[in-house]
Amino acid sequence: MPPRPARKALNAYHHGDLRDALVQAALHEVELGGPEAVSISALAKKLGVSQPAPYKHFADRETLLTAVTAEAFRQFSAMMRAAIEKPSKQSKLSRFAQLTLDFGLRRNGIYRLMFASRTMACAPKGSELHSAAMETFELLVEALEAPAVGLLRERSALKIWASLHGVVMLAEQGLLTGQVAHVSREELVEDIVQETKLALSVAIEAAGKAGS
Amino acid sequence: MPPRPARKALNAYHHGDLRDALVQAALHEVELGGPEAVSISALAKKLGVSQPAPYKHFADRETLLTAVTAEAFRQFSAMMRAAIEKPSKQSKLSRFAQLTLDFGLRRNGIYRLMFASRTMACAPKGSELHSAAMETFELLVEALEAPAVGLLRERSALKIWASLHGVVMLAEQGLLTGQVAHVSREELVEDIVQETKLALSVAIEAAGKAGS
DNA sequence: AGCGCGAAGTTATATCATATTACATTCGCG
DNA sequence: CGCGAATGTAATATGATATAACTTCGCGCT
Repeated sequence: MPPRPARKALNAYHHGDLRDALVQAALHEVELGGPEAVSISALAKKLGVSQPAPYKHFADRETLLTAVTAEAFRQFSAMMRAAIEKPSKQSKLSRFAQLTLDFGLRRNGIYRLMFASRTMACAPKGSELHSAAMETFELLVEALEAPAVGLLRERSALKIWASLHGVVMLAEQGLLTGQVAHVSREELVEDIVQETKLALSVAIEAAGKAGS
Repeated sequence: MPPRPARKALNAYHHGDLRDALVQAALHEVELGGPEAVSISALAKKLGVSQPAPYKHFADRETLLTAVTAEAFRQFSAMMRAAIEKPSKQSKLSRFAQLTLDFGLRRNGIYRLMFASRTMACAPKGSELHSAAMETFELLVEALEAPAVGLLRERSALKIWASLHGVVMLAEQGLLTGQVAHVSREELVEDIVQETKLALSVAIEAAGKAGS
């Protein structure tokens, strides 16, 4: 999908690039209040167009959210890719995990749109959206820096992904608190990362022995 | 909160026990379509009362959902407690985890209401709802059957909880699939359980050595 | 026994969001 | 330059939440 030519505002009647403006404004709303916070009519009012104008660009609310989600994935992937490639003292995996945690908490509305929304849940398996999500998963697999190939590595990546996701979602729900003492989310994530790394190396060794 | 006396239907004018009927009907809707699927007016129609009647019992939609969530937690806790106490070949933890996974997928609407809804997110820390959630967490801690006390055990429980939650949520989003091959959710959960158990016993040993 | 208050309904209505239809304006291409 | 497609607008239908004002009925109190 090549980016549209971003026409300038032409006059009072035509907005100029309402479609893009809608996506950006919606993204902003999602950031503040999550996917539910997006209201077509509110966006129209904010952008100074009539209430039904957005429907010229998006068939319905859900279609708009789909576009917003795609944009969110672009931003997220770019950020993650940059973070992975930049050299650092930490392992790539640790950085990936911590950055995801940070993103998931700081920009929780966006995070939920990407990983816990009806929009994503309804995206069929070959869709642009689903592929975008799978690409970010591949980034995680890459960040694992594991010599193992195929199933073993993917399995570990899935475990980390699920755990990470769980930490973000539970934390946002205020449910990531025990009774005894405070456990920091960052520590928890780091713990999970290390545990999984260890388990993977053990599994690789075992597979090596069995294979030889 | 003692159970209401469950008055019988009295006549055509008064419903009899609209409050309870609303909670049950709403629970049913949540089961089918998640928290968003609950509509006050739809419930009223289904129960044969006027649209504003429910507002005599619940200030607003959110208050109704709160009551529904509380009921859901009661059912869930009872189920879990029974599952833990019943003797079995598997470890208590495994059973807890697998049963949670099963519940989370089969009755995903209810699961989301309990662990991933605005209703829960807004429940303040000392509220009935938050306490109910913490009680189920305590069941998990109990299921760990760990000799360790306090922080160490709780930490492990949190890790498992988060991971489990992540698996359920991702699976429901259709995002728990790698590219290489199919990894069953049950295996993934069992893996996480075993990993965390192992990590805990290692940590306990380390703590023991350091302490002596 | 019956009176009267409060709980639990009702109808009517305000507000707001999605979405569609029919109509108006303007861009840009031939 | 003129016509069609794209992009607006106004008007309206539908359906949800929520409130206000009124009605009905159970039940406790004298």
